[in-house]
Amino acid sequence: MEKYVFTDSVGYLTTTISRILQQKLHARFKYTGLNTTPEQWRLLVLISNEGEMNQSRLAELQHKDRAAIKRLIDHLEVKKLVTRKAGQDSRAYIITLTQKGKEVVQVFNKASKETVKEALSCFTETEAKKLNLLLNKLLNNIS
Amino acid sequence: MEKYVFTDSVGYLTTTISRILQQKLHARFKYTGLNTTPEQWRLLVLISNEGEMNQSRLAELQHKDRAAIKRLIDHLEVKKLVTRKAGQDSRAYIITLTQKGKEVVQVFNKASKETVKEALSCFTETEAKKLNLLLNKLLNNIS
DNA sequence: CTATATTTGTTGACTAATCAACATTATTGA
DNA sequence: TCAATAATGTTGATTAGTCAACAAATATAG
Repeated sequence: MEKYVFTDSVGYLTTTISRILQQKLHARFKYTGLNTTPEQWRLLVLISNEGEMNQSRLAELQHKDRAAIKRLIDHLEVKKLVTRKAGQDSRAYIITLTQKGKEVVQVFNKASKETVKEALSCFTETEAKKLNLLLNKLLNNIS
Repeated sequence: MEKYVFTDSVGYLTTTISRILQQKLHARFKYTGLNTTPEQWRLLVLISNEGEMNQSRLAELQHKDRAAIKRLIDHLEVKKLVTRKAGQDSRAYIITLTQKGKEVVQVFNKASKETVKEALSCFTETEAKKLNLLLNKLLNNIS
């Protein structure tokens, strides 16, 4: 009988905001002509920032399962943005960015920053900082 | 060459937080024994709060496309949580909750509130309110 | 009134995430 | 040492979301 108030729920808010930002980002990515999705870009950034690692570790850092990462890497490999190298542990691949992969990351980083900037246009500098702080604290609490 | 700092990006933060909360919610929903997913629940809540409406309007309010809503409704209809009624406009269905649908909503609302409460356990009352305020402002700005 | 445009729901193809099961390889404990 | 356990990547099935194209019904403009 009682109403569930969406605007009181971080779950609803983050999910909806995330979806809308993904849509905006996707549109901007499409505009570049490079055929890469936001989720593929996120994976590329992670490797670019943290250095090469195996699929299992990527899954852990992205809070996804190994199957999801496997398929993303499949796509990135076809597009030659990433390669699977053999390492000491013969169960695992080491995933590394190609030159093309590095270039794509740079283009999309810029597009992403513009999207974020636009989204935050309603905030003062202080508010934006506060939001960031709170979101990071929340993420820390649940992960 | 320049690093893209994830923790500075509302896009990354909301997407990751959303994914983790979905996972927690999904686990809690599973525990109830009722076979319904978080996304299906969100649609049920929307109808429960706003009253019956057609699929196009549901899509609009959820920031999804009509195809996505169509398939969610298909699932909910099979589970008899929702029905498609005919209205004046013979292009559209009117989607209404069944009794079972209303009951399921209540159970899941409770589960969801617990998940949110747990997620916000690191915050003071003031911080939680502030976060809510900022997220609502952001959502307003982008939608 | 009627031709044109718009809305609504649908379908198929694609990307993405999850789950459960599996084979292969590494690690560990007795 | 070697049997049990764990980690790694893979696969198939399922739920979600997006896009483009479509048919049918409705609305609108001239």
